[in-house]
Amino acid sequence: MTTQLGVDQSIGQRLLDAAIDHFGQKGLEGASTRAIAAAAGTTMSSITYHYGGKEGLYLAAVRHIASRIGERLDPVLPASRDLTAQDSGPEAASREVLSIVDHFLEIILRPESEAWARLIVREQMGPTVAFDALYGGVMGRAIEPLSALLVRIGEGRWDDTEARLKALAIMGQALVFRVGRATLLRAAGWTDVDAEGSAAIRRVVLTQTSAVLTDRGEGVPR
Amino acid sequence: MTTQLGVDQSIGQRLLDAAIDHFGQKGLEGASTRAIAAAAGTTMSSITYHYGGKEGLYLAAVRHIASRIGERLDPVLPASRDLTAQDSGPEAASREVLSIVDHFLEIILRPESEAWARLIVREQMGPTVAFDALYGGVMGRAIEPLSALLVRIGEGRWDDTEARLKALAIMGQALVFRVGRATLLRAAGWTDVDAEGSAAIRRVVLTQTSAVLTDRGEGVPR
DNA sequence: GTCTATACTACGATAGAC
DNA sequence: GTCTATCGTAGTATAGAC
Repeated sequence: MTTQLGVDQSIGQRLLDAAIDHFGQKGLEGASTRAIAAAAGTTMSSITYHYGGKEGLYLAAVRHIASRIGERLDPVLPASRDLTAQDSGPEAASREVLSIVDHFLEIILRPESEAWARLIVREQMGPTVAFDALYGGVMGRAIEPLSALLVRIGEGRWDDTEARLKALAIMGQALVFRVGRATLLRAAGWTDVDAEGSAAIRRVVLTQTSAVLTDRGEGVPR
Repeated sequence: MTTQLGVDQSIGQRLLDAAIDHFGQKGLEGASTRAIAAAAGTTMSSITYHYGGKEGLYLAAVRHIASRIGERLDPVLPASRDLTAQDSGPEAASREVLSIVDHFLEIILRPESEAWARLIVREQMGPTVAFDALYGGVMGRAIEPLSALLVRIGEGRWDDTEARLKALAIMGQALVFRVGRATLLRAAGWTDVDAEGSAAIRRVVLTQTSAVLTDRGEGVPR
């Protein structure tokens, strides 16, 4: 961080924005510091000054993303006290799960999420020092409360690990529409995901999530 | 391809294996031709000779992966004739969907899939010339029959696009356990996915898929 | 604080020896 | 066919001017 916390685009801030863009599109190795600096209207050496180098800038970019998503996600996540103290029934818990998934979808489907989605997925498959910030700020923040809600919904049918796996699978239903965007477009015959497309995706994911929550498990194979 | 199709590791073959490994771990830009050549026990210039350059080697690696997965997937996919001609009921179609998902999971969860999973996901988020080979060989090959089966299962409730979105969401439930591996390990508190873990994942995904298929949509929110 | 100039390393491509 | 040698480019880092 610079000592100057100017509201209007400081050089450090412009570098960060450009970094998210470039790292997201070309990855850590693919992006060039000169190109990032040029996009921010400055030169490469200011990256060294502000962030200590390419890796430092990358870490800062991931942390920035994590906190931004965290901000968006927080208002809809039940605080931890609600999960332990309050003992509302599985129906209320189900509604809460659907609300979380819905907001998660809303965040995921907006066009701006494309840049940072790439960063997150890359981090998933080859975790660097930045992964901790990402898990704590995004993935874990959603999975923990979801798992707790699922345990309540399951009413003893699912243990803690099983609930976490279920939470991940539910998130996967939503995430595939961002991570597998190229396949989505090809499979649906779309050129982009417009408002109508988003609504259709939202309908499908919420319907399937609802089905998963109300299922009593009679249809299990073998 | 070399003129010599030696069963035992030709240089072209060794280059291909090394390429899948390196490109998978560091991406197209991140991997270096010298390192790949060294791993294959040869020098950089043989890449030019055999594949015309770095891009050619990358394309060959992706195509190789696509055909290998296609081989594994093909036996369990219903041939297209079965989907149009035969008119078995939704129950048979449901069993077929579960079988496809199960085999898909089996492929996805095996440790060897880690290397090429990275390649595929990178291609998803920044499609290059190799994407066509990948969609035709892997993603499309699974989604098309799945969608057709879902249309039959839905019995008029879902149109073609909706069925494709549902197919993608179902695949997403499985894919998240490969793509989000780092989050999975962290959330479940595992150090790796052992046989027991795989079984638990398989149980969860198949149960949820089954729930989605049998759902009649009464629980839809709003 | 920010930029210019420069040092050094590694990349991919290619020409030519064997 | 495979390797060595070399070229041009682009990467990060750093010292120093302003």
